[in-house]
Amino acid sequence: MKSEPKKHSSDCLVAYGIDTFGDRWSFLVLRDMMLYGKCRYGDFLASEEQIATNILAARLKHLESEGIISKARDPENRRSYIYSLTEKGLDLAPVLLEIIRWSSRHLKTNARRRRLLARIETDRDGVLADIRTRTAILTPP
Amino acid sequence: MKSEPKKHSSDCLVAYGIDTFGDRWSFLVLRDMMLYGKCRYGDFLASEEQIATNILAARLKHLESEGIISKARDPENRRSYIYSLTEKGLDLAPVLLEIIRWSSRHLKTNARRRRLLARIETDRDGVLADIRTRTAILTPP
DNA sequence: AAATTAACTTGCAAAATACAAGTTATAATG
DNA sequence: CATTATAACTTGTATTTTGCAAGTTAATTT
Repeated sequence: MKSEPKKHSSDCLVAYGIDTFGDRWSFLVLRDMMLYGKCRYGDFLASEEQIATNILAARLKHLESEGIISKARDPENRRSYIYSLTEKGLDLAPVLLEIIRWSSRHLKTNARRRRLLARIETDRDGVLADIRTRTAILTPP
Repeated sequence: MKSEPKKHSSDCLVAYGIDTFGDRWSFLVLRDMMLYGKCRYGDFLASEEQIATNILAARLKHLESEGIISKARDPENRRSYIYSLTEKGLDLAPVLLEIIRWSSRHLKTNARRRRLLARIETDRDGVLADIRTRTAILTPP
């Protein structure tokens, strides 16, 4: 079920991005898809940030209406759906990586974070390729 | 007046970024500073997205408490203040540029947008340098 | 001295979010 | 094959956040 894309508040490229993918919960869903390879409603619900089910449903609908994700029946389980990133959604990977680089530099480090940052710095193209092929880059926490 | 940084909701680098600078209004203020060289309360209020004055005050306080911007009296006009990006805030420039690149690819183009994108693609380091030296990259719309 | 400007604060209505419970369609189990 | 369980939601309502209008304070300008 794909609703109308919302009208945007200004003519600015930055505002367009923010209106499209930039709210907290939308972006955490995208993180789940890109970093952890998640693709199911229940997987998103299970993330540590504890999104409410009605909000998750609304965000998935919004992202779909903006053409960032798409929804398809799971051929192996007809009560499940598989969400995946469209080209437009995959193109957001560089934004995600820059956010991770920024946070890495400004948040106290730990081994897991150091490994992720090291991989982004030394093998950025490999990371981007993994996102495109839906290969999980991290195991969920 | 610098309040306490808020506690963050999860251990994730992406969530840290989003909690720190990722809400709609905060990021638009950062855009105003980085792209247009704005530095005054009244300039932020005048942006085309029409932020409410109480929300702007709250966001500036938040960004300051997170160490992304700093506030100083204007030596030339004692009823005014000058907000500026800290190192931590300047480090967000790559995130901004990736958002602009993404939007450029997915929003119908116009001359102004083409020029901005072209500059980012051919002179990224120059753009980043301009942001660090508080040189406006665009004139406000 | 009076009017104006810059940067806010306050009060309240409207909208968005969070929480709990309920619904529907499929699939697995005894 | 009837019952229970699972996956993906929807609905109702309390709480929180946002948006709008008006007011305050301190420093200029006229």
